[in-house]
Amino acid sequence: MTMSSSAGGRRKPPTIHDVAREAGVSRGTVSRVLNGGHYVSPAAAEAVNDAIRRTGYVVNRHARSLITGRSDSVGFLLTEPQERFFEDPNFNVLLSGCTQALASHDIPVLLMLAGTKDERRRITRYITAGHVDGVLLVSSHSGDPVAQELREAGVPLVACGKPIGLGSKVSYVAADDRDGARDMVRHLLDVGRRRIGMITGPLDTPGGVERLAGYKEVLTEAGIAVDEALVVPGDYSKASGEAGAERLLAQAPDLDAVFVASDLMAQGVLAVLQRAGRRVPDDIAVGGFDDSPAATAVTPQLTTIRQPWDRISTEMVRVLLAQIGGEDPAAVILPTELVRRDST
Amino acid sequence: MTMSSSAGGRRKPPTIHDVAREAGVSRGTVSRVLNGGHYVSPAAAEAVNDAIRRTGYVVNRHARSLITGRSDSVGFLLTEPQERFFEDPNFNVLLSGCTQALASHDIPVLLMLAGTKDERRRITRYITAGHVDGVLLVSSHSGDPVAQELREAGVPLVACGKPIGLGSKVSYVAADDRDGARDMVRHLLDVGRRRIGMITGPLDTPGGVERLAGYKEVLTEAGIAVDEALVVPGDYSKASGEAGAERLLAQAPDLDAVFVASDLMAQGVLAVLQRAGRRVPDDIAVGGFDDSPAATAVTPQLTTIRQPWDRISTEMVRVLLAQIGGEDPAAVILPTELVRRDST
DNA sequence: TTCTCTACTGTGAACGCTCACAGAGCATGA
DNA sequence: TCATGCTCTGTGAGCGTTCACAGTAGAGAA
Repeated sequence: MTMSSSAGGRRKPPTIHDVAREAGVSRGTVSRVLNGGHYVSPAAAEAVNDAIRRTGYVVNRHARSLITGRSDSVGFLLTEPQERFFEDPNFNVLLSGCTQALASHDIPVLLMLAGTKDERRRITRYITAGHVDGVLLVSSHSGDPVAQELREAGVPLVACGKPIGLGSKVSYVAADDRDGARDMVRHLLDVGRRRIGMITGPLDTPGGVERLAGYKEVLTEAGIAVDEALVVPGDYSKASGEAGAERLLAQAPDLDAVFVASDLMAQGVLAVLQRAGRRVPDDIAVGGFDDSPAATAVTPQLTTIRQPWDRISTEMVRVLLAQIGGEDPAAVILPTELVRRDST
Repeated sequence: MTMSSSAGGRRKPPTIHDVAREAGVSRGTVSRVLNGGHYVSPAAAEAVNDAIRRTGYVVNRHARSLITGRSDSVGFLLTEPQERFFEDPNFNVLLSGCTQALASHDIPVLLMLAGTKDERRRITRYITAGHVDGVLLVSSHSGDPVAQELREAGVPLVACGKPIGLGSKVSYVAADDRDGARDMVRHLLDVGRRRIGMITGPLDTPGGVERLAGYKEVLTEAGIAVDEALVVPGDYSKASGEAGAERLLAQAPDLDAVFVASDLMAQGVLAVLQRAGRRVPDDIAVGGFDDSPAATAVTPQLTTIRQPWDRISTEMVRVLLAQIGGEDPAAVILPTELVRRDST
């Protein structure tokens, strides 16, 4: 009766029927045990669980899905260009976090990379056909046609970071960008800096805008006029960090600190500063944002604003499951935290 | 009859029955059209395709899987510690490549991260229960208990890189490590270096061993005795590259080149050399391995050995699908290529 | 006692598809 | 003429679940 290995081929797995026979009960009872165990006598439940263990039974999700109409799986949709995915370890952190959070609910994750236009169409079709119950959406520029379509089709959707152009009926989980930026700039002031530059994130995204707003607010509150020559745009990529740093050095050689809107850009900034012979933090302090793995991979290690990735992942999953369960969309804003390391 | 959007809720999708009615044929005929179109008259096929388009029909994979016993999906199994996944962009390249290759066959990918022991058990169960048709296995230290179990359960399996301890009955796709190493060391000789050190990969993996072997072979062929003080072990991680470089500099200050068994380690090496005031490539040439995104993210950009990631992905998928289709396991070795950049 | 309510159990039907089979129509060859 | 083979089509069964429903048993109330 054991389902042991050794055999080369794959044998036919036991069904709910086998379990029922083995436990001396009916299919219905087994099914009830499988689905929460309500209205089942303790004796029956035990017999069933025993039988499940003995037979090595695992539910056939296809059969279940066929009748329930749910797939009990969700999609992880990444609408970023490949290069960004290859470069930025934040995606891995998020992907890993969400996968684990879902695993604890026994829900498999389908990975969907929306690159080409064809891909997008294929993926949209796949999702709207009901092959997943919901979607975790990750993209920095999230004014996304795919997202738009999914929302219209009524597919449960949770974005990472506040999406734009999707109205208010879409869930999202985000860190408190403005507050994080404020903390960082305040910290730079605290360590005695006064000529504080900023390399922003993409300003067509709420995150980018908020981080910039926090920067300006704190400076203004401190009685320091915002010097537009000290603010240069970036797009979170390492290359844009390098470009930004070069521009900053040219426009404001007397810079004594930079707040960089992502750790990845900060990595680029550090490289440029080193080439330019500016010591960090002695000559110029550098503050990042994200606390991505990149922050500690670099010397000096980055002082940065921690986005609580683990909580972001688990919240995304929680909100998505709630929404699949019929609840209304929700927005979750999580607090950030200043992590002081060697670059300030 | 259109399936158009606008409605907030999800309506019930059309079934094969609806398509059949719409096309004036039977379910069987529609099914035949869906599955390759053999034994279908051109007229019927056209009518069916028209009806599919009109109704917006998408096959219900659960129903199909229930009867075929296939899931028409595969798992991408990563048995690496999280930190490695976060640090090494090679995983992203591979993940992305495989996902796309599978997408072109209309096969979804389930992401499986085997972290904790519990996770491993859960995943093994999931897979052996037949919820995926096959598994793409990625791990550097692949003497893996999960892999072992899957192989014994007869699950189609393709590893990236030659796995150890799994006998010969498991498929794998790998780059020609030895040959790549030979090319690099020959190149270092060609540019006039004679004191060539090496930081190896993990020596409990075939890849690590082969790259070391290639290094030794070429030196010997060139009449240069292998100096064991010039060879230090690494594990592909950036940190181990830094440690290795420091050890090398201490043991052999007269070093004029290093062959580093991964780009990620090389990144660490470059940092150490820079701190030590050694100019690259003037004082010391650095050769990497992988041609990962890390290679060009660094200054000077790395001369490295390109692993053909795109071909590796597509071959892994091809071999897996073949094996799912009943063919025997196969080993594929792909050629590498020297990519000369600024570090040599 | 009898009736009601609750806790529990078993039984068909159905989910949407594929597969095996039977059979129709037509051409070919004996 | 009939048999044989081919292409094409429709039909019923069944994949492994869940769900609605019917039904049983026992406790408590009337």
